[in-house]
Amino acid sequence: MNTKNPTALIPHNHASCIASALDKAQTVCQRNKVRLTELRLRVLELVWRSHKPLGAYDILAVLAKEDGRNAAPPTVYRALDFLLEQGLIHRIASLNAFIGCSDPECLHQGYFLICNQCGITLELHSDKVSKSIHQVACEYDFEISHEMVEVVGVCPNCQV
Amino acid sequence: MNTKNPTALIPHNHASCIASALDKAQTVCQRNKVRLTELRLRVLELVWRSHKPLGAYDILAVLAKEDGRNAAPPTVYRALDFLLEQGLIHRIASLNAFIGCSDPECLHQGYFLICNQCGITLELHSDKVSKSIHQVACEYDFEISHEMVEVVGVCPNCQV
DNA sequence: CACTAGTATGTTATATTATAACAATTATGT
DNA sequence: ACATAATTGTTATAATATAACATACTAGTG
Ligand SMILES: [Zn+2]
Ligand SMILES: [Zn+2]
Ligand SMILES: [Zn+2]
Ligand SMILES: [Zn+2]
Repeated sequence: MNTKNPTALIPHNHASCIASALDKAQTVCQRNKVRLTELRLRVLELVWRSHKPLGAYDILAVLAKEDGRNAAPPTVYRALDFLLEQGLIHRIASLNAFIGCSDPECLHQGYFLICNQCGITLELHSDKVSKSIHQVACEYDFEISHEMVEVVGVCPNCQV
Repeated sequence: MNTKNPTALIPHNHASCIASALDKAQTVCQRNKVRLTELRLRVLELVWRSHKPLGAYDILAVLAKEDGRNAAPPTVYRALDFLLEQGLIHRIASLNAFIGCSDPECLHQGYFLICNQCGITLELHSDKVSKSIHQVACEYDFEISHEMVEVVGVCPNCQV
């Protein structure tokens, strides 16, 4: 069992995760000629606070508490929509929550491993999963536009 | 491209889909020693009305309109929870909706192909998808408890 | 049968997630 | 400065889901 040790699962300098994510976001937005405003950057930063998916209303609460910014839901959802469009975050449908994309510079589908104990969520880029899904879709003559793969379980850190 | 033609995608006697589903449900509930009450059976029937996922509040509306049963949300959600537990339906997380399970007699994960034009949703049982997911989870030493695979696209009927 | 414990449903209220519609503000190019 | 488009603010509401407690039904026991 060739265990991989993704950053999210081991102690690490998370400040550099955040810094790197914000940096990549600047690059992506410049390339896409869209504006990464202060609000959008801040929301992205909040999403990146941990390797766990974060809900829109959690973001709203932090904005209120830490920024004194009494934003209404549309403010946050619009920022999230923007970040989703630019591929900077992914939405985890089964949790109604959002997580930073680990590789926003190339657009992709995210496959996720979600720990139901600690909440830490890994984003995978598995050719095998992708190929098997496309192959079966092809058998049914189905034209894929979007794939959602969310695998819930227990991460190595949380196993007894 | 060896196109499969699942029942849901071709004209068919849907009444027999429903009858068969309700019949299997009886079997499953007897085996599991749980009670398939009138309400639960009715909700299952409504979920099976089409091969498209159905929302809880849609069910509520039909119960009100056709059965004169002014049920409140908990009534429907409890029935749905029961049906989920018995493996008689699946929840489609990306749509907040429910669909009848095509093979409830053996417990399983459902993988879904969802047409974003007509809404028709196919349940797959693909060993390849399953194996690729389990393999990648194993690489990360992740213990899977539940997999969600929801593939959105255009079904053959809806392709131009 | 009467009693009881467990299961199921009814009912009211509320929590959580998300969007519509329109107003005000800010950035951008000329 | 001006016109335009993009962004954010604001208010209201839609859509999905659950908590908490009351009532009714079921199945077994004595
Ligand atoms: Zn980190
Ligand atoms: Zn990603
Ligand atoms: Zn049918
Ligand atoms: Zn199924």
